[in-house]
Amino acid sequence: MAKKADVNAFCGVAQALMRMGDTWTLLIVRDAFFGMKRFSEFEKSLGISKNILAARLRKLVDFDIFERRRLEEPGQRYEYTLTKKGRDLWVVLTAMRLWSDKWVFGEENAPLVAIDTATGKRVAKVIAADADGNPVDPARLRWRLGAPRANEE
Amino acid sequence: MAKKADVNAFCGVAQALMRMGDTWTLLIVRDAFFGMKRFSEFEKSLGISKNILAARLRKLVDFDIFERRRLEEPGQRYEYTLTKKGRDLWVVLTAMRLWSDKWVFGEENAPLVAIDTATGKRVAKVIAADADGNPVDPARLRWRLGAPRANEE
DNA sequence: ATTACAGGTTGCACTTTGAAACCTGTAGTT
DNA sequence: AACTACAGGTTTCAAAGTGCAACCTGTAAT
Repeated sequence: MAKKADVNAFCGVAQALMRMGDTWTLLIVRDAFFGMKRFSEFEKSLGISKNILAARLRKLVDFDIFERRRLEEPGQRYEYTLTKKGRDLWVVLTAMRLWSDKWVFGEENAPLVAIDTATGKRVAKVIAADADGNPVDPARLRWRLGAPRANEE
Repeated sequence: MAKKADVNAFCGVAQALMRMGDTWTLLIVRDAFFGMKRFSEFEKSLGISKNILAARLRKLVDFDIFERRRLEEPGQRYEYTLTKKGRDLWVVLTAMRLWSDKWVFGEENAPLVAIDTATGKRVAKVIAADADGNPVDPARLRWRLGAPRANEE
């Protein structure tokens, strides 16, 4: 029987889930994208227990997804902000949100819409692309183990 | 304090996480994308307990992400295959995988590469796009509550 | 009748989660 | 100086979830 650690060691999906595969972590990240920074903001928004929130934030900081910064305020106050690594989770959240829009709410009933301020169009889908930005059809893929090669760039 | 159910009710991310926000569910879906169909295949691949696997598969079938079909074989054998709804999770998994390639393994050390058989190029990124397929820059978004409107399509 | 196998269920120890109470540092108020 | 308020936690403990091992079931081959 394969050990869990082995399975995870070389799978990016598993690695991502080790960092955010629970009920709360990605919701905290989501709230950070909406501008929340403070322990009490996350606590209030999510209705999460303080001990759980503290543990999750600690892990997110350990994983360098959040940054913890002391504030120049009375008492010991901190703010938690997304790092570049954390902000790069935006597309994961968006993919999940659009999946739910389609399959849970139905497109007509999406509760939240992101709109491109430049064009006025909504974010409607998330697509896989090659390095040049050309869309790739998931139906015509093959898989290869190991690192990317130059001629595939 | 906001109740958890309230928070979840109108957030696509939360809805997605309710369906797959645990250690195992998305790994089962991942294995299905690699062609696994049988209880014993998932069990062996993941090193997951039978009771947990059975519970997760039941939930996935309830959510219409997997389909359970009896096979014409000795004993009671079944296969679990992804529905359209389940196959639509491909982009979520890909977004997670590429995030890990970049931030956990490093681009040079990605353990698995997906290659477009038509062009020979690898899947290098996942991008948000409007309905016409034009990429949207996450830095220039605004948010609106409620359903999409026609002029945003 | 016995064995083999897929696909489970059940029982029980162990771990994680969650609600509530409590603690700590700083500042403003009495 | 004592008291209060507030953010950001930690501690405690009961309840829920996880995971291993043992057992069960239907079918077919030996």
